[in-house]
Amino acid sequence: MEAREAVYKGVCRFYGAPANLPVQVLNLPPQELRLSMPSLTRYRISGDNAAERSPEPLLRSNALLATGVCAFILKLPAFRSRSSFFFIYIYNSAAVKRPTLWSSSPGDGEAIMSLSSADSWPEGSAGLEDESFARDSGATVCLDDSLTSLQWLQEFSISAGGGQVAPLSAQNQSYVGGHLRMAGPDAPASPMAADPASMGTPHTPSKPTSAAFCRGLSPSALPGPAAYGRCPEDVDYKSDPHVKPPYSYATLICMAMQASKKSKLTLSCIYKWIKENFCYFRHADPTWQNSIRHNLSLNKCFIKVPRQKDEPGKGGFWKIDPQYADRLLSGAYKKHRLPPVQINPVLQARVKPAPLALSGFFPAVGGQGTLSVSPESVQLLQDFEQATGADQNWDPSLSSAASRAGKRCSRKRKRTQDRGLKYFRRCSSPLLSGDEQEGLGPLKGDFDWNALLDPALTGELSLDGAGELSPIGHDEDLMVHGTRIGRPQQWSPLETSRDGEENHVLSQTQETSLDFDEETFLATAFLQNPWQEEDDDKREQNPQVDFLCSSAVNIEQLFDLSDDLSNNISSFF
DNA sequence: ACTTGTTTACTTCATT
DNA sequence: AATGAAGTAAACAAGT
Repeated sequence: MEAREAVYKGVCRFYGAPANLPVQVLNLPPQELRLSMPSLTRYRISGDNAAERSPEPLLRSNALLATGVCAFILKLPAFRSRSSFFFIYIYNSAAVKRPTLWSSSPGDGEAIMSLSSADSWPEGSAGLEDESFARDSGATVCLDDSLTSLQWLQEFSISAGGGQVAPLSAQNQSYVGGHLRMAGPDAPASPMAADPASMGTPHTPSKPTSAAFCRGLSPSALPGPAAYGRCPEDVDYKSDPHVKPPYSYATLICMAMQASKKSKLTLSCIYKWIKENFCYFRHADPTWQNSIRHNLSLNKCFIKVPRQKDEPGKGGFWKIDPQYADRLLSGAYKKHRLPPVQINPVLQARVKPAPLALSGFFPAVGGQGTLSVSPESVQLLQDFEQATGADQNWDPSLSSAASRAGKRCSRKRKRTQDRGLKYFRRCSSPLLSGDEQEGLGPLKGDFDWNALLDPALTGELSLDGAGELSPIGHDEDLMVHGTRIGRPQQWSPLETSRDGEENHVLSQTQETSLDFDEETFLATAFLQNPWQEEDDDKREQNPQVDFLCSSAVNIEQLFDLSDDLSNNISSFF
């Protein structure tokens, strides 16, 4: 089955639309996509989460979207009380990715989206100046604005010449000076292949010694986007075993969780992700794992999710507590210190300071071989770092001061007390079941971090405070290469036969509670290709998770997940 | 035996 | 100097 059909069916299923609606598909060849819309206010570039979305449209007129990326447009016809609407999917030859653009406003009835080849667009036209977009004609990609967009953007590798789109595994990415580098055709296919320590240059980093790498700037003096990641000497953390990444353990954990796309991660998966993405930890003394565990236990931002009794495997799962995401977003925490960077003393002299530790994670705009990340994304992770550290001593009995003062207290006794406190805290998480969270207020309406922290767990979806759903789509016409494509006869119909059971995900009234962005995200979440989390033996026990990591979209599996999403949403309401 | 999780103690460094 | 954040080390318990 063609991927586009799978996408369409998945979308139909999600929206409760009959799958036999005459779908209209327009295939777009590999090309640069440039969007030109009279009204841009209703268009957004979607991140994988609401928090990544700017209140202002990130898309500028004539913005250059990508180079050599295939795309197709699906038009979902009107059904029931819905207007028709469009989805635009960007994809490569192997897998369909989530939509990156959509139209969502009735006020944009006149909106016309035109997609045209790069040849017809002069260099430096409007949009290129926008930090959300950058053109890159080499083997690397500068795309998009959102942190989480990296999850799907990293799947693309654009060749320099012919606009070929080659699948790029997540392993072809690496943090370069903290930048996510999109590897070119010659890049090693595996992180181990890029690992000097595994290529005959054995090196075991010394026990980390503190060395300032990114110090000297006040956190409040955050540079603008253009200043991020301007490390003169890029450090590829994925392949460089010498330099300890300039991220706190909490940040590393967060990154692993965020990258995984899973609602929760096991400890071993966190280890795995860190080792795969930061060479330093592949060779470092394993005591860092102790620190990870220490951080998970101590840091209030992380919640332990016990394994089900019938669930095989060792240990529980970990997730980020949205309560703290909420707090951090409200600006309750202030960061006092930048995470230090550990560096092998031998190489210390070679590595020059970066402006900020965080700047490593948020690359420079338009830099060669880096991805562009918006200031909003920068702020998000900064906020996270603030929150993960600033509140460790929430409970006075757990504060370091109290700890120091109480050194002579009985260890056993303290442990018992603290466990009780921790248990109470975790039970009061809004993530937990109704019984467990009794007495807790609802999440705030504008709490978008849920989507970021837990994109697959729809039960944690935020709702628009206003409860307003932007009517999606409408019947605006699309213009491609100057040709109006909105009329049915210009679309190639897809056979869509399967819709045996009613599977309405949301009733109409329920739908109105969901922001369209959330809705679209949910409808397309299954299209993503998240980082592989489960161990091999675990996958054998749960084969349905495999498709998430494979490049091919299996329609049956897709529907299964769609069902899961539906159930989650239904239970949420 | 090993992994996972919790806790305490301590050190280092930055900020106030 | 005091304080706090972050990291390191280690003891210990529980589970697989």
